Formats: sequence, C-alpha cells, structure tokens
Amino acid sequence: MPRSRPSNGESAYDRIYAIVRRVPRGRVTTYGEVARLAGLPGRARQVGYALAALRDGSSVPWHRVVNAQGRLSLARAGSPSGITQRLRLVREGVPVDGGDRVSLARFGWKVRART
DNA sequence: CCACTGACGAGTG
DNA sequence: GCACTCGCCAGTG
Repeated sequence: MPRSRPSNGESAYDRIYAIVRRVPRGRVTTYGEVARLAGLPGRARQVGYALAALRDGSSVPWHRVVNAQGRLSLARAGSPSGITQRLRLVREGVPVDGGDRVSLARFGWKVRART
C-alpha cells in the first residue's frame, strides 16, 4: 500500500482538483493550502504538478492558486499561461500588481466548513 | 538505480 | 526583500 495516504481509491490528483474547484470566484488560495485540504500536507509541489497536467478547458479554476507569497508562480517561471492567469484573476476582481502578486490578506480564500 | 528538474514551502542569514 | 538550503514527490533520461 502506498504510504499512509487515506486513499479511497481516488488518486491524489483527483482530490487536489476537487479542492481547487471549491475556491470561489474572486478568491485565491495557495498550493500548500490545497495540499493540506486534500490530505497531502507538505506536498505543495505535487499540487503544482497536478495543475500542470490540466488541459485547457478543464473545469478546474487553476488560476486561483498562487504560491505562499501571493505570487503567480507561472508568471515568475516565464510561462505564457501566466498571462492567462493574470487576466482571469483581474477579470474576477482580484488585482494583480506589477510584481505578479495578489493580496492574500484581502483576497485569500477563507476556508469554511460546508453546510 | 542515479541525477536532475520543477505551477512549492518553511527556515535561516 | 533576496539568496540559499533542505524536505517532498512525480516524471524523464
């Protein structure tokens, strides 16, 4: 059995996508937070890997995931998708500054138990 | 099997 | 704020 993961039969990627889908419009969260909520504490890197595997047109709002510093990792990595992420965020009402950063304090996703 | 590379993060200086 | 190190893990050669 692969580690002490609470594997319910679903892959880690599926759980990661499920969490990201819960991030509301106009809000952002971090890779590390997604990892924790997905039951993969400390595996922030795997979250990035999972999002990188997404294909264009997926229902997963990957653009709402930024790094712990509030920066758009894609833009920082020089990826063209960084432009798309920036565009989508601004269009949702999340301001992105010239340093490719967003305010986690003001626009960070406030996780709340589902009702 | 080993080395290297990332959409990462926390810690240190 | 910046530069580095170390921990994590999947994918590649």
